[in-house]
Amino acid sequence: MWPEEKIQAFRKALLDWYDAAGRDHLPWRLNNDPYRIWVSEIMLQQTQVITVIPYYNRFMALFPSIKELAEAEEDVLLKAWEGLGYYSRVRNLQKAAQQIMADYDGVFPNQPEEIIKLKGIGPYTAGAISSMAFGLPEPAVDGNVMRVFSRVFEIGDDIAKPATRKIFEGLVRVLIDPDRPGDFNQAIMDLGTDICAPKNPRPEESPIKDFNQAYQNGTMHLYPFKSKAKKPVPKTMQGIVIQSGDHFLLEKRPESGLLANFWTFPLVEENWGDWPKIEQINFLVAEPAPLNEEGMHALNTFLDEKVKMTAEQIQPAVGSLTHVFSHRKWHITVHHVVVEGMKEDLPENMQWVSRFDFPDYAFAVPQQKMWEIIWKENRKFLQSF
DNA sequence: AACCCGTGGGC
DNA sequence: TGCCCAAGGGT
Repeated sequence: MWPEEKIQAFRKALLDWYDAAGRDHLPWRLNNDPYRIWVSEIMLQQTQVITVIPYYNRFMALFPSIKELAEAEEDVLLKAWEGLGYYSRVRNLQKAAQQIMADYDGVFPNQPEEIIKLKGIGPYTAGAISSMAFGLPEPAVDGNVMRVFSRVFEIGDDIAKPATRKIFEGLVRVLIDPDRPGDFNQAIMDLGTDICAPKNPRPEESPIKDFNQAYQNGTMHLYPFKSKAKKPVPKTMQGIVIQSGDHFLLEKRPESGLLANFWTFPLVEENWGDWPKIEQINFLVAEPAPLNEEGMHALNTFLDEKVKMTAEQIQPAVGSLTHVFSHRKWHITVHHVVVEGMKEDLPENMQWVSRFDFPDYAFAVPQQKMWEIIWKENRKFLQSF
């Protein structure tokens, strides 16, 4: 490790640059309120600043305090998070708020060992809150920090491995400025988003270029090392949009797993008839196609079993869409089915919902895409109701 | 440790 | 277009 003088020079170079060029306008940097910082850190997990800002402002207006967050309805929470992704974040956020109400009398705990006990707060977020809200010299090691210091110290460990984070935590514990730990952590992250970017970094502009071993040695292209992620697994599905007047049949997804608790137009995961098999999807895009006899039979069985109705009108395969998650890739062929009346003996997780009430329901992006297809293809038809 | 969990932007 | 990336955490 560097001698003490060099460490102090590093801190000064970094923080002088941060004071001059850091992003002091971000809404969560308004003050040091742990609640405001906490919510921002959860939203910022694997999500870019520019995406978070509008969600953050709306969320803080809806839930201005820990107490109001703890008492919110889950549907309202999901609606506030709609489109942000990684929805377990907001469920855990509320669980933690309830923990704080029950265990800490509604006051955010100020010790790292307590903070990390809260649901949804791991090593990074605990360090971020500890340093930024409470001025404690705790490391907050995210992707930016690993990228910056892998270059500064020419560290070739795979940053995709969980164990690698500990190496960088050890470094930051030594380097962090004890007088300004929150600013130190944020300065490294601000540096990592622009100058020390993943692609096309500009190390010659860096305030710490003299400390950057990889830059000095011409090895910038080697750092950080990151093993490749697996490709998303493709899956074909049939999306069934069932309409009765201005009402549509919605299904609530299970309470765990992908898009848990979201409302969706029913999705049938099995292939019908000669629809492309899953293993073929790597090579062809699922084109919308009319239902063959077998497919039509499967659709009527679905209607009979789930909705206990028969179709008055079927517009099969009005469109198709692809949606890529971090680990899965959905190919959905969308069908439009019009029925007469609304039978009420539905399964527990199904409801008829007026399209005018859709704004009250949380829809993940695949469902928004399904609705766009129906809306565009049937605009005139829908507006006649 | 490896897998699960979303979405949008950049190139 | 496909791939990488983003202020990660839970299990």
